Amino acid sequence: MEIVQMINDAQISPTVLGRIAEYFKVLSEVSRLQILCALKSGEKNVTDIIETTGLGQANVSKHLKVLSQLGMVHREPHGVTVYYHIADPSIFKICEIVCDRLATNLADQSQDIEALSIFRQHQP
Amino acid sequence: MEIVQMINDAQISPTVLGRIAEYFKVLSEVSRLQILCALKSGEKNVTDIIETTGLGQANVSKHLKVLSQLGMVHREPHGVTVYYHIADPSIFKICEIVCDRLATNLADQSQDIEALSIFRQHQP
DNA sequence: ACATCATATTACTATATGATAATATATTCA
DNA sequence: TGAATATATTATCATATAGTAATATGATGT
Repeated sequence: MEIVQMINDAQISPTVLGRIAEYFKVLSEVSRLQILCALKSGEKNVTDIIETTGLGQANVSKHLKVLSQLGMVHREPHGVTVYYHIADPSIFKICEIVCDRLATNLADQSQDIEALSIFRQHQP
Repeated sequence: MEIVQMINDAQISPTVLGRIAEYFKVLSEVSRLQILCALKSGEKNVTDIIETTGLGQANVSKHLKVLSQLGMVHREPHGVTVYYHIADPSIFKICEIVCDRLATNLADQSQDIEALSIFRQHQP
């Protein structure tokens, strides 16, 4: 291995990499991405999220807890119903970059690429 | 649910969301992030990656296969040794965004934030 | 051809977690 | 207070996968 590389290969602490990995892990489940997409157009309560995504109630509740704990969505109870909204819009910037990349890779499957453009409609 | 929201809630096909989730899943393991970091300074062979990361040989080999199949790294055999390099530099742009976000969230733990800045050194 | 070295694959175990049903909690209203 | 509704939690099962040891493949040099 070249010396220049060894100097550049300053180790990042496993703690920090763990945080980054944790962040990506939250985004690595279809159900959670569905929930985030459902919230993209604005605040929704749990029932609306269940309806929009078609996921089970307990499942949605559990995923919302994960998203909430990681600071991706914000929880706001109003009486008996609980409203959630996106707390971290940078999520969509990240998805946009990924989609650009995937669009390049998947240049064959044209209808899928069309669908990817949804992430390019930015939050207000 | 408001009508405006329902119109905006155009469903993305599970196939597409699956692709995005798959991409994030690959980035959601500390070991794979370690490998990507090791390759950030330039091309390396498997032995170098093992040495830099401290991971086991079989483990590195398996992770490299995953990274390779998703198009994140590029495989280049030279005789008996195999060199890998980052094929998708947008990975680091994504990590940069995540780190910015984490730095904001983790404003307390100052030494960890310092370490996060490594992702801000762009590829040439 | 054989020994050696680099990488890949296989088999296996342990762990994590997604989905779901059942139950609990908490608010609202009659 | 009690019924109805919204959300959260718990227990359970099934599946996926990270790590590792052992083995296989494949190239190089003698």
